[in-house]
Amino acid sequence: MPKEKRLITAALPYTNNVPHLGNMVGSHYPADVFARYCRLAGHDTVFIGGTDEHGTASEIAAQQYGISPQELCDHFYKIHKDIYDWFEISYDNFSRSSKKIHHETSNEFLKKVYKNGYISEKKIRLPYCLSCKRELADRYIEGTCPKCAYENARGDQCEHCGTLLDPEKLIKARCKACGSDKIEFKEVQHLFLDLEKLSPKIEKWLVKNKQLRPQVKNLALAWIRDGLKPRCITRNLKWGIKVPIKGYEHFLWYVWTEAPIGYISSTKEWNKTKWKQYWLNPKAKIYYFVGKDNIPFHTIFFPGLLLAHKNINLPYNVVGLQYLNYERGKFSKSSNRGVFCENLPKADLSPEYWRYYMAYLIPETKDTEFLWSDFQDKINSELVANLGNFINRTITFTNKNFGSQVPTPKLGTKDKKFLKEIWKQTENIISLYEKVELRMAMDGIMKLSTMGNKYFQENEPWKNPEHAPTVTYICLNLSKTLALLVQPYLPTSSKKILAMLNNKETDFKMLTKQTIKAKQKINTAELLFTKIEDKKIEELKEKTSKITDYFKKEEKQMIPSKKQETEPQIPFSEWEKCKFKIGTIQKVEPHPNADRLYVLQVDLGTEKRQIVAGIRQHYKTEELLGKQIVVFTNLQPAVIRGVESHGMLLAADSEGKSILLSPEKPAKSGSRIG
RNA sequence: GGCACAGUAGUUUAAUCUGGUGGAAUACGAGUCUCAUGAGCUCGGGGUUGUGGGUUCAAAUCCCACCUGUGCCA
Repeated sequence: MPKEKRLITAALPYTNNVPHLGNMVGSHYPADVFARYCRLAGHDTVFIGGTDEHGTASEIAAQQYGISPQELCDHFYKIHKDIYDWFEISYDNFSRSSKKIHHETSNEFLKKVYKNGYISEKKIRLPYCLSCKRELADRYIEGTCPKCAYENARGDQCEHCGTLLDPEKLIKARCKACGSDKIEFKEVQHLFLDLEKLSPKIEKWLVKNKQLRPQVKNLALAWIRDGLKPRCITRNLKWGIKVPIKGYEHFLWYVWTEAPIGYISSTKEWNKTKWKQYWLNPKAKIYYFVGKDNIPFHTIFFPGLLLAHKNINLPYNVVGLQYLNYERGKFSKSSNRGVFCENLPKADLSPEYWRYYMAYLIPETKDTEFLWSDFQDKINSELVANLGNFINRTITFTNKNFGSQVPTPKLGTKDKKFLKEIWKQTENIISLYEKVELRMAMDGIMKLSTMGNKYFQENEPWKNPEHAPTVTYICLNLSKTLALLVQPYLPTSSKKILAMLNNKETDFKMLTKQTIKAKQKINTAELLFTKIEDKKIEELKEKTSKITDYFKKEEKQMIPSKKQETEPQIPFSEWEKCKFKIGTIQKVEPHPNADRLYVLQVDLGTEKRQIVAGIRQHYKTEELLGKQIVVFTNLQPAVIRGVESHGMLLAADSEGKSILLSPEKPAKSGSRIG
């Protein structure tokens, strides 16, 4: 295979969160496996990453906790970097978008795009918080939903009734950051990337690109088909990169405009001159490993920018990965559901085990499932019992029967045939690596290990002293082949195997050569992996499901009094006014205009009430009929999507599900609660 | 609300583009070996491919509708 220049990138994580296993398996880890493979296969490889730090989310979080955005990002950068190092993600450079080099690169890049005529001006109306003195993104303005009267509707969408909103239509709009209702809508002139003009070029590239998986390509083409519109690329914020274009100096680049340019800046930071060999040489191949939420940005928006710039390589492949679920649900920081990487080093289990299991969890075709029981099974009955066992039995056998000296083989027909089978399987694995089918490649490696176990078993070297030297010799060489092949996944174990074999190879060229030579000394066998007991699983679960709430800690330390302001307390006299009663559900009907709502008829003893409730996703009609519930009876009546609601039923919001409050024993309808 | 993706043995998954006997791993059952970490090897049972229609000699695969889950909507 000819040597190629390959640049590999993993999605740039945003620095307002601690990564969990889903983030690892959805970009950094597969990118790392592929990068390690490319290096071993002799390609001229660079693996690039970094943090994406600018934008409203960082700015507002920092403001709330009374620190500067820079301090906030410094804090999270370190956490991210430490985690990737612990997992042995072999980044050649892991940069930050807040660095000078990125600011310079981005401006240089975007100025060229401007010069090329792909950036236009347009006036838009935007909400502006007079108290924070900044424009508010749709997500950072809240108010009462004009459709369902939900009080905490976001500017872009009401979470309660699902309606898409225009921030100007919100009733009693307020700034999410400071809570102020001093909001003004202003007409402001902004810069727009002319995606409409770029659309045919993007489409041409998409259609021509043969590497993209169908899922990725379909999604991107659907966007093109729906028609691309100019996209606003400037923001009136403080934390980010200043726009160097005349008349717009008071603006920053929208974070999504400059963030992907971070791939280029990080490469530049890695090497001031060599970066050009990857970004400007059209023969170089650039791979992007990104989660499904990032696919449109890497297949539409970023390629659009690159096309507008004209001189820089387009993606060779965008490896779009789906999501990892946790025990049949989503990862959830607030409900302690998930494997959060922050505490993994403390949990005292080598990253090799995690890397092994992750190899099966890479969500290449669909969302995959993290299950603790599955984790334990895969480690114990595959990694330990198959691969670990083959290496161990081979080396132990050599230690005991040949005094740790590689015996001299006499290859018979069957042995030669077996060597051919190994070669065939090896080729197979390499072609899977090339296609970035990383789960299948791992599967192929395990099959090769099974072939080794089978060969050892069938030839019974412990019974046949004549054939034993040949079998041992072949198995030792197969151990080396396996060590090299598995190295992208299990770098540390691979090196351990090679050390036991007294071999220092680092190149796939030697994969199938019998480089473990007769009469050479090898070292004593050492266990590579041990089984994971139930107790250990419990311990891991406990340690990795929790996460330090940095924000909370900082909040307490820096601004102890603010909490009370954000959660206002009400006097007893107000509480006293609220009336709650036991009600019995007599009739359940779906809401005519809303998928998530029911219209309930509830018996309150002395009267019957119609109540609209947003629990259709969580309860079936038959589950509700006859059920006793708690009703807040003197809430102001409201018309919710055209249906009147007199009161509210009480439900707990638990892990994203609504759970109705119900009396512990049957109670008379209308019973007062207090 | 629109668009896109997904739903397959107990479990985790492959095959879907290009229709042609639905593979694997694990778990389970039986047998066998003893070099190896109660590991290995052999054999076996286990599937109305989310639901309902359509096209076809033939559908997991193509088309339509619905249900469920997920992502995106600048």
